[in-house]
Amino acid sequence: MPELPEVEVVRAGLAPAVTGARIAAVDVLDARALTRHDAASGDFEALTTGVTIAAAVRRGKFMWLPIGANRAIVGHLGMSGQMLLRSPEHPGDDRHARVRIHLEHPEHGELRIDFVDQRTFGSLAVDGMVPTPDGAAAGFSGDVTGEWAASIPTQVAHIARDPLDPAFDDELFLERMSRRASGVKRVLLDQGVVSGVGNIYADESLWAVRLHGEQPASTISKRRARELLRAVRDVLGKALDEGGTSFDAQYVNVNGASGYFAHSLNAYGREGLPCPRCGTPMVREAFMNRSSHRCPRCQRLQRRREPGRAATGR
DNA sequence: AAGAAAACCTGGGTGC
DNA sequence: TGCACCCAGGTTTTCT
Repeated sequence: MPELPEVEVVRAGLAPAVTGARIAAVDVLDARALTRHDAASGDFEALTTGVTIAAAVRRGKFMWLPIGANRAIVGHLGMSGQMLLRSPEHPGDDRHARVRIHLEHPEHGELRIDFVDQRTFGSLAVDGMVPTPDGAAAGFSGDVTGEWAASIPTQVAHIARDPLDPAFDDELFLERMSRRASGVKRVLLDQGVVSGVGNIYADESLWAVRLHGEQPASTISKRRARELLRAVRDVLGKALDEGGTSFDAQYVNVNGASGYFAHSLNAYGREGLPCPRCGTPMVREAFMNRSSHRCPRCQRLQRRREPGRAATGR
């Protein structure tokens, strides 16, 4: 279940191998991996073969490799996608290998990236790029930069910046929170408000600040919303430091090693286990076709409206 | 127009 | 052993 930290681990692992590399050949083994690719713009293999990759960039859970003037290969791991960096000789007999990208790197020689994806929610696509509205870098690309930096693939343009992005607008986030009547967890999962947060880290962040996921976002005071944002950053940053979360080896980083943050989860997947804060057994509740985990004691629905906030919000 | 629900997809696990 | 069913969940699309 790759969320921001897991995707960043993949991006960082890929970066040295792809930066400056030329795509020698591309094998599309399963066209379902290209569902986000607009065939009208041309054939995926034809558009990518022969180009040179400038960098590996990420915003939230989206990743892209700038190629040429205003183009990029956009990738999303979905739920089970992996980008496996391999030598050209690797058998590559994975059951779920979808796309193979053969690279020629000026220093590292021949390499291969296998896009492997069991559940096929992930995808690759060639997409055009447009300038970012604020002119700031579109995403995180390590210490690599270039003229492509302030451009964003069109299919990622509607995605909000992620909370670890230096150009993330805290006030805009708080403003949007205050206007949404939906439960705060829904808002956290809305990639148009803040990107990179998925089901696991949403539960972790809410636990950290003792908020019930169904608490209407508009009823949360600005102060608490700030605390929540801080918690989100903390949870994502910590996971990043520890290399990402992995439970069933769905997520494997570019070197094939599983993430290992699962042991430090406080809420997610802990149904029936004691809350690390108060000892009350944690509960699991149905939510948007998935599950929410919370402490029934620490994270209660606050019925009273916060003082100083008008009934219409704002 | 916000917000909810459906659809996409496969493998592992469970109950009978 | 086999089979039906449920579950995991990010994003887009569709419907209200």
